[in-house]
Amino acid sequence: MDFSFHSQHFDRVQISGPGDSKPGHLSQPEAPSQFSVSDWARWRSQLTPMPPRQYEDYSFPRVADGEPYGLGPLPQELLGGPNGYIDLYRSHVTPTMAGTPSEVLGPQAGEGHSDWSLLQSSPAFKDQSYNYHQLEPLLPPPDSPPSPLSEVSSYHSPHSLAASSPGMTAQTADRLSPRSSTGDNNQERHSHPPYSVLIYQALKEAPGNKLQLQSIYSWFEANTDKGGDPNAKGWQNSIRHNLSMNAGFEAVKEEVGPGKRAVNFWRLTPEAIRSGGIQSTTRYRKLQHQKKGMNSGHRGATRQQLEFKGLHATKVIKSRSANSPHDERAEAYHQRQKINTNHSLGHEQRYMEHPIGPVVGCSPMIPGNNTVFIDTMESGPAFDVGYNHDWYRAHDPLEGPGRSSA
DNA sequence: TAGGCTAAACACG
DNA sequence: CGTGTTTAGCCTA
Repeated sequence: MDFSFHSQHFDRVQISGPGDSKPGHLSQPEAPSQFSVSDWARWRSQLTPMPPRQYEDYSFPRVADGEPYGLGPLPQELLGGPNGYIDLYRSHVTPTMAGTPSEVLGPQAGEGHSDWSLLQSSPAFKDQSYNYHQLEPLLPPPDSPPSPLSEVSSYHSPHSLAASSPGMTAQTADRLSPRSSTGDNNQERHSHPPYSVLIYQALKEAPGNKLQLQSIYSWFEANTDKGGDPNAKGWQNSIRHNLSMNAGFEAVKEEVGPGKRAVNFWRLTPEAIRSGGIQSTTRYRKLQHQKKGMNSGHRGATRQQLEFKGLHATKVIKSRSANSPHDERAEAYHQRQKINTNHSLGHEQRYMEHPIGPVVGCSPMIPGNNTVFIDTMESGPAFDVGYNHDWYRAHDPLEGPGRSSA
């Protein structure tokens, strides 16, 4: 399996690699103390292209000057030692990051978002029991958290934070609230960060930068105005949608115990971590456009396609987990980041799926074909973390043919 | 037009 | 049923 091949321990190399920037670099341009919608937009637009390579010797390019949510690179401490995520477990990094400088995880210091520290102590990390059963002590209350929900009430909602935190403006608070299906005045509507960012934040705060879906839900319930109405499931659907479609997130399968069955986690891709941000989730549309042109152009096909939509998806997963370690999702992600690189490509049949075609300027994301459940347990962390690394270094994303086929 | 959100169909375990 | 994938429609900036 190329797995092994790809598993050059990404974490080792990159995450904790020597060249990595140190936490101390967080001195980037300060973000505006207040985030305005436009800032957000700017931030977003700046997320893009940044060749991974540069990240290495470049002190982290801040996602944007106005990086509001502290989406900056994670501190080395959090990433762990050579073993990356694994070490993380051992280092008992709790979600609350006991003692973790908020500047690191949260918004950069000085940005006035000190409130994030509060957010970080989300009770949503029930996975902990899973992943970190080995570490313990400092671990957050293992599933114990009496349902995050219960605490939510007393939890600091973005708004309450705003109220109690000088640094956080109401607007900022709103941003943390993905528009509640209900009350969405204009303000709220456009000021909250997109789901992808919230998810990013949730994962970023989580030990190992990974969480189970349920925990992500919990995080949202605790840190956003979601979950208010138990009946509303739309936001969960949205979360899943974002997880699946955004290249900054990847699914990993982890065996929590000898005989136990693997648990799926969603975590930030190394790239997302390094780049300190996530890309737009909607990028996949671009592909669609392209697809339209290059493909059989029938976009409207619904039912028929659906049929194979599912099949395809599953298939991909399987094949992926089987032979295509690293997803194209990541691939696409990289594309975004390094849009102009030469695609050396050369290997891979696995990538033969993306249409990507012209990565024209934008990020032709490959819709789908992303998720690979990496088995962190078996192949070892190095594995999953690693292949991505090699992968994107080895070849450039662009190449992929894309799943246009269909 | 791009990005974001939501709904929904579908597959799989 | 929960989860993950994908498509599509609508909305906002």
